[in-house]
Amino acid sequence: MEQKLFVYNTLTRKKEEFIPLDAPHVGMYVCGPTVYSDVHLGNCRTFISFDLIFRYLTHLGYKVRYVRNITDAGHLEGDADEGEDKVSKKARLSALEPMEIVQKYTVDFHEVMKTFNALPPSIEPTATGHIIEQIELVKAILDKGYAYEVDGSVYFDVEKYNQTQDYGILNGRKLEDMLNNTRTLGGQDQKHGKLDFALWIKAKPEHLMKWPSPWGVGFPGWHLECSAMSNKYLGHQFDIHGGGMDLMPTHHTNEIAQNVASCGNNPATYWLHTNMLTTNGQKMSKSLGNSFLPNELFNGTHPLLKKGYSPMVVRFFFLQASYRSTIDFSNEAIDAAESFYKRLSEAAKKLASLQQNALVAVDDEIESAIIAACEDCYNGMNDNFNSPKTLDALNNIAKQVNSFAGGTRNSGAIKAETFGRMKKTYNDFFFDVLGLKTEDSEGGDTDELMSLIITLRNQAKVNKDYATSDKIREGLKQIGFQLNDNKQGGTDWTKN
RNA sequence: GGUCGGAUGGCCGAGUGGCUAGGCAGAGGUCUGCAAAACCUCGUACAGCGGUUCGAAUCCGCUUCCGACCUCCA
Repeated sequence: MEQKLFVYNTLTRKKEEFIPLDAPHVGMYVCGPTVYSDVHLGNCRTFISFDLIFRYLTHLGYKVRYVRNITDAGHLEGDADEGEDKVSKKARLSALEPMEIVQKYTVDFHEVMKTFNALPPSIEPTATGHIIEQIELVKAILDKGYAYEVDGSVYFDVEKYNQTQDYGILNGRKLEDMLNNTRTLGGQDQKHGKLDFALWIKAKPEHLMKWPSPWGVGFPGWHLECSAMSNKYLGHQFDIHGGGMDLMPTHHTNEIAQNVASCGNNPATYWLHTNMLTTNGQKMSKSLGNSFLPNELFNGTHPLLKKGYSPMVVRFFFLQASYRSTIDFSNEAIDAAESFYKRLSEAAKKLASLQQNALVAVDDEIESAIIAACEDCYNGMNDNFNSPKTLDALNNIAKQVNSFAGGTRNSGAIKAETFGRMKKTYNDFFFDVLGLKTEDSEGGDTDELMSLIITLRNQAKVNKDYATSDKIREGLKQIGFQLNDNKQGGTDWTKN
């Protein structure tokens, strides 16, 4: 690859050059959602961040196998390993089959991701579809002596594991600190150690989702599925493992322990963690009741919102911060993102129809500004997927595009090659890498209707009947259509 | 309480031991019948207190405030 990409690796707490194990192939595993209720905006942010990463790696020419699981079983509600499966709890409450819940929220999740223009992963395996693989993994861990069975449940022996391995390799904590600071939870009686976690859990008779196993009827522990499915689809070693930052200390820590215990190595070279979306400085989460559903945001129906925002504006809002920073949600912040998004989006449209003027002597200043901006698009993303930097570079290109389109600068004063490069870079980054779309055509008859109205208004203008022309413009503005007269005597319109 | 991470101009948000990102909002100008958009110009910020340094917002220490994790969470 000609571009040198650097990524922040949680494992080493440093930015490192990205070197795949088997270029041009890249294996990337991302922990997906638990499909027991609607995905909220914070969940979406994580998947949009990894969509950006997937898109950029692909743009660089890597052949990425992107695996993102669907957790449809085994994910506990409430206290450690004692509670009820999240999916079956919801199913009982709604008097539905567990797979009905799973189906409903999986379909919903896919729809939401599509609205955000997030590409589907290469493989999207489910936990329930990989019970056999999970049982095999438990067997392997038992065989190696890092787990023990108690009355139909199997637990991972963390303290034994830590004798020869570093259990806190990812979260940077020492075992004794973790032991001393873990809160005392109920249901610990079966476990040998406070930090031990369940690999397989014996199902109570009323439990809905359960499978036979060598240890009796039960269901898998939550951390198990990711180890089993990443092994299956990406092998024992692959390049990137990602997820939300809140998964790092426990879920990913246990995942590494399972992999090391069963096959001897940490599964991924680079561990990437996305930061949280916050509201009023607090993590957006279902339990705190401060979460937004995507539709509430699009429609503006959430009480904290003044108005609705389109999915592309929301995506853009996320892109304005780097994936490792928290983003605090506020009306002001997203309004600013909306204006900036429109600016870059309008520039993309102008660029599509922009033709270069007849060549004249090259203006070195414009020429080098454009080349630098094109390089900066890459420099931003190469620096740990720093999308704000790339947006800055894109804005510098947009400035040139607007000057060319508005006639304040002569597009003939750059080399034809540079003009082409500018166009390609802008399109590559705006559409393919950042995954943005322009919100243009309304579809249907709107284009024709607008064209007719604009013709009538321009007749009024020619007749100097400004009362009429302004009335038309004002009226359209009221219903969300902004008319802009351009220098060539024509009129453009945008929908707000 | 323990561990970790933050604090940047009115708002959002990059970055970094010396060369003052960018966007939004605001001010002025060009253009326009008037607007809008666009273009040009302006605003000189890095929590506080010490220290290291020729030089720190950037490194070190302390203080204050905020958050995350330690329990299911993207």
